[in-house]
Amino acid sequence: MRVTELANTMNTTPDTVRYYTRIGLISPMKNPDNGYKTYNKAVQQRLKFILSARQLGFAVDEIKEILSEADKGHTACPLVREIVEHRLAETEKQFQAALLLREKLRKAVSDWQRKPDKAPSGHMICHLIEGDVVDIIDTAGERDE
Amino acid sequence: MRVTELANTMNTTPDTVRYYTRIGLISPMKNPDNGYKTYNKAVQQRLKFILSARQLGFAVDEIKEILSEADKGHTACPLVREIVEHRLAETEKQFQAALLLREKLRKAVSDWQRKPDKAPSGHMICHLIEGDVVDIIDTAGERDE
DNA sequence: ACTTGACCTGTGTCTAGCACACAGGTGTAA
DNA sequence: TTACACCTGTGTGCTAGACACAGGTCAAGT
Repeated sequence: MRVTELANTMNTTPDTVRYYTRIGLISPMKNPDNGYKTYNKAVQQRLKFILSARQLGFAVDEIKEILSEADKGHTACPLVREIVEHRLAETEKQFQAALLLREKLRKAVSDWQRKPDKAPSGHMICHLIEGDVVDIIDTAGERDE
Repeated sequence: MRVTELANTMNTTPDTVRYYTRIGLISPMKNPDNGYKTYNKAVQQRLKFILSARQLGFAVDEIKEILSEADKGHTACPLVREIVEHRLAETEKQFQAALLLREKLRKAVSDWQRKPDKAPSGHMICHLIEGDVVDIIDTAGERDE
């Protein structure tokens, strides 16, 4: 099995497979005839794991750690549990950040609705932003630091 | 005013100021004595705009466009309105993605609560993920493509 | 055997938005 | 003058692949 075939089978891209190969997450053999990389069943299983973990938002480095642990014969489950908790916390942060930003943007849109456009005036580039973006930013829930 | 002082005044980091300088968003003069970059009031105003726009989630490239427009003497407001609408749509996507991922992770945590850890078994790296992550991923709302 | 042409390959480079490392310069006090 | 803290610009690193590209492969056609 070569990159493209593997990628199609696993519903990903050849570039992704090549990338994981490049950083050593999966290790195909080399066909001595043409130098092409050959992926076997075991590698396919490994790739499946990697893709599933990515779906859960795991970082590639985290996956690398998990695989390294498993390769030593240790159970990787505690590590996986730890990471998933951490991911959940991170995702919660992103979620809140997106929520806050959405508020800011909505407020900007509605505040600017009735304001005219102006040419840049030497000390102002766009009065929409410089006029009261501070208000928008400060009013929209704020959670800096 | 030199980088660090400007950065402190504007509540950002010297590295950020240097970065914006490097990519040409702001253009300080060069002190011929020591080669240090010198930032004046106009640059400071410009940086303020940039930072405000970044707060609203504008990409640096978008900001570059806006500034380029303003530098030509044109009003940048229509462009700003357009970008803010686009940003809002993007943020909405991220918001939904974070929401979905949060669901997946929560489901994983609760499903795994009563499952034991296992050693890797040759064809399985971590049964928590390979066991039924597909279920988790497929059940959690799904919105691919 | 040869050629065409479609497809496939590995490698190198690019992306965003800074953060960090580093060698050397500056400036103030002693 | 020396010491030393702090500051400077430049170069590189980071994620997770996407994209470009020169060249290789392989089946069909001649």
